[in-house]
Amino acid sequence: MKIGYPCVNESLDCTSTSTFRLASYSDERLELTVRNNLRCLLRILEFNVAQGMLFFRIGSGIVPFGSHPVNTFPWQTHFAAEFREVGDYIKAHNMRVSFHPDQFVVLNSPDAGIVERSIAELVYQGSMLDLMGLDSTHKLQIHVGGLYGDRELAITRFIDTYRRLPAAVTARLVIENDDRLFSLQDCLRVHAAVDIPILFDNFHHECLNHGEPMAEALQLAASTWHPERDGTMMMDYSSQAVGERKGKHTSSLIEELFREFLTHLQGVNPDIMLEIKDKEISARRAVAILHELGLASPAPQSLPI
DNA sequence: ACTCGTCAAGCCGAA
DNA sequence: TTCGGCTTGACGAGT
Repeated sequence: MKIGYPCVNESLDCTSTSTFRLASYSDERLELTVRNNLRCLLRILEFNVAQGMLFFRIGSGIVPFGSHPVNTFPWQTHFAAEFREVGDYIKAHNMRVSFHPDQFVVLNSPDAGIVERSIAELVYQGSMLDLMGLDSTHKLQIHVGGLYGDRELAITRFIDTYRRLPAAVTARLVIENDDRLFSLQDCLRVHAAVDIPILFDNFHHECLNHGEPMAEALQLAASTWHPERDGTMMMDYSSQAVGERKGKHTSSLIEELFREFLTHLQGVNPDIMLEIKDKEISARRAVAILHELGLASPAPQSLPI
């Protein structure tokens, strides 16, 4: 099992998702920003390896306006060596990475323009994994999308659109159960139609479910991943922030709840993304717990600092 | 130098 | 009808 956290490292003095306003776009500025973002990404990965955190969600903003028509800079070829360097580092240290395209990627929208832009964004993010030389075990994670007042139609539209996606996207695309609209059961129906893996979110499942116990839900989600093609199951982990709005992530890892969650794995072997506000601080604590329980993968080269 | 409204993109649902 | 929230800040105009 690998532990990770999303997008932002709060310990380092750099960011891998630096961007700028569309109005101030220039090729020069794009070139500079991408260069700095990739350099920082490598630093974050090095930090993570030193702490035993081998899973990381790369922010969508590595290449600002990566799928926007304003950006005609040939960043794929211009930064081929830098992307390759990052990918080589990931492979050399047995790391796993993912992307989570933001809420504007809606494959089941009835608006053809939204679908078109969504696909372009998925192609952009998938192409970064290609440039890194990473295989289809590194994933692009999205939600099913909107309801539009008709769940059946919404699911059907997702399936129809999925079947039209380029192979470079479908090889890596996974769907995540969400906390309000599309449950694990809904995702399983999409999976049954097109064989897409389900990225399980324990907290969302607590917010929206059909009574499946956690252990059963984990088994169901795990069964949608083909080890050869997809690698081991990915999941997002969080818990409710005490005293806050329902669905709000906790600000730091609550160890008792995390340990309790681990008892439901029962043979399931997920890589776990901690969606917790304090990022690498909690991730480090989770790594220590896995080491203590003998669940960390691979065996630590050195104990966490 | 610092603040703070706003930033490419969508959707739901509470207020 | 507006607005907060969502995986996540930080750009940059105005002072």
